[in-house]
Amino acid sequence: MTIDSDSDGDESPTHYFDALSSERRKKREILSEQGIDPYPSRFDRTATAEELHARHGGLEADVRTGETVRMAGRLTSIRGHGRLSFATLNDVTGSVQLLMQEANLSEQAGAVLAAFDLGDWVGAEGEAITSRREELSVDVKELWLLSKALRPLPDKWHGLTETDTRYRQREVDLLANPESRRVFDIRFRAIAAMRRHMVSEEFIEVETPILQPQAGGALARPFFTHSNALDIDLSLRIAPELYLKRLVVGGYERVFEIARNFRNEGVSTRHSPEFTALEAYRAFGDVTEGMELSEQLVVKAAESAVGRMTFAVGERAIDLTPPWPRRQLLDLLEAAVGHRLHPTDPVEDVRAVCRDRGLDILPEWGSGKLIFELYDALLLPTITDPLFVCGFPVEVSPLARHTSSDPTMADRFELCIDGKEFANGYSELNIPEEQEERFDAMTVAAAKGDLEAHPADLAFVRALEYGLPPTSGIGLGVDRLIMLLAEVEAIRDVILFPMMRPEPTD
RNA sequence: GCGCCUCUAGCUCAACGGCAGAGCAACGGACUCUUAAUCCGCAGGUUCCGGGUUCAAAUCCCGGGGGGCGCACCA
Repeated sequence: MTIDSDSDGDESPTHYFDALSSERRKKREILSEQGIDPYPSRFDRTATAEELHARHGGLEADVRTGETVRMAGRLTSIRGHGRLSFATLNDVTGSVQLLMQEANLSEQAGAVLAAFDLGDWVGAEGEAITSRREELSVDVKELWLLSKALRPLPDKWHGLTETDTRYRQREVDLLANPESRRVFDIRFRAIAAMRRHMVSEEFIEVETPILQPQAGGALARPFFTHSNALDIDLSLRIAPELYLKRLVVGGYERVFEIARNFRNEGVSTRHSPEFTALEAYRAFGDVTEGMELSEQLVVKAAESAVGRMTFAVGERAIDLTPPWPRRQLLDLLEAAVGHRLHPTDPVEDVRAVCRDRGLDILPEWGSGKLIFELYDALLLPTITDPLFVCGFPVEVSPLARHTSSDPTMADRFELCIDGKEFANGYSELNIPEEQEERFDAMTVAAAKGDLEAHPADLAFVRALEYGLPPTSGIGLGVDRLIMLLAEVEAIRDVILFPMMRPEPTD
């Protein structure tokens, strides 16, 4: 019987059959014939690479520690010298060298060594020693195959570079490219740090629906799906905002969610249809607390994930050292266009400014929306270091409290870093009638064809009627923060499995 | 959605109208201190897919697909 005849993979679209894979199957078969299970059920290790280096780092050459260790990991390099072989074993904490002298190996270890391929998961037992080149190594006596890699690893020097494959087969990217591991380690540390900070500030982490009868909390086009049980169409959430505020109504004074949001919009290096936001709501605070919390979160994430405050993305240098300046949007815009604009200005006047700047505008937009567009086009791209832009038109802020002295402006900020919006926050609108009026205005816009108009959410208005305390709310773009901390330019580099077209089936 | 670029061995890349190649990985062999090990040997291809031009196409042209970048929308 040939080794490959028991494989059903020949015609599978994801299986390529070639000599490489065949050789690996053959080696697996040879071990089985020798009574060695190529897929043992478990392995008990006594040390990770990190622990071993912590215990025995910095020794001179040719030292024997007397400590026997059992280690496990993936084999990423083999350097054979006849009856002596070196190998590199990688585990989640790092790597350690295996030193395998034929004379020291058990019979089983010899058989396992003979059947090794790069990429195999192996277990090794032996004394921790240093080699003649001072490298901490395990002088192996016993070896186990823990799982066979039937497919060869990508080029050991160049790694996997094709971006398409890196995203589609992230597992291969992660095992082959240390840089990819570095980026995601930053992600996990940064998120953990932000979660710790939220908990230390006595926020409660909650989970709110992703499947919603009506997606709200942001101005965006949703994805749609269908419930067979209820026979209703549902939207995937575009923001958790409305549900989180309902929890504040319910008495949870500080809540947050690290929420996956879904927006059926363009894909670019800065936009993913599926992205992660941290949203937080704190009772009794206003927009000021939101700015403070945003600043603390970003700083904690940077400290904990990378331990510094300066970053270089492409040609741009960014300094996160707090405190960050706060500027009024209308002041910044006045400096940029030469005269003061306001949402109460005649719409023709603001349109003229937009046209002078070459902006594409829609006829149904009011002065407030046009002012926001000017900010987006003229101000945002020029901002590199963190800046809080404060005070946005109510027209583009349907869920924010209006400024006490000006009903057309909202107590809202955007945190801008590196030409992008990183966070958005405001004093929450908690007056039910006003919220209902804002929704009505949005309904009119939707009727005119605005696909991103915020739909009226009467369950939310009803919640407000039970009383939402004064509340400070923020939303922070987690993926963009990770891009900055990891100094990468593509959002898909910080998302483990970014949305992709299905693999071609040929 | 529009424009530009790209797709060749498992991986990284050459060849750019004239025999499809190298390095790594694999396979066979030598080697007890390597770490991109070294050395000798051997093997590996639907050049993304389909059509066209040509004596001859990986190469030029047309169409399709995947990916990247830029623009536009959004966070």
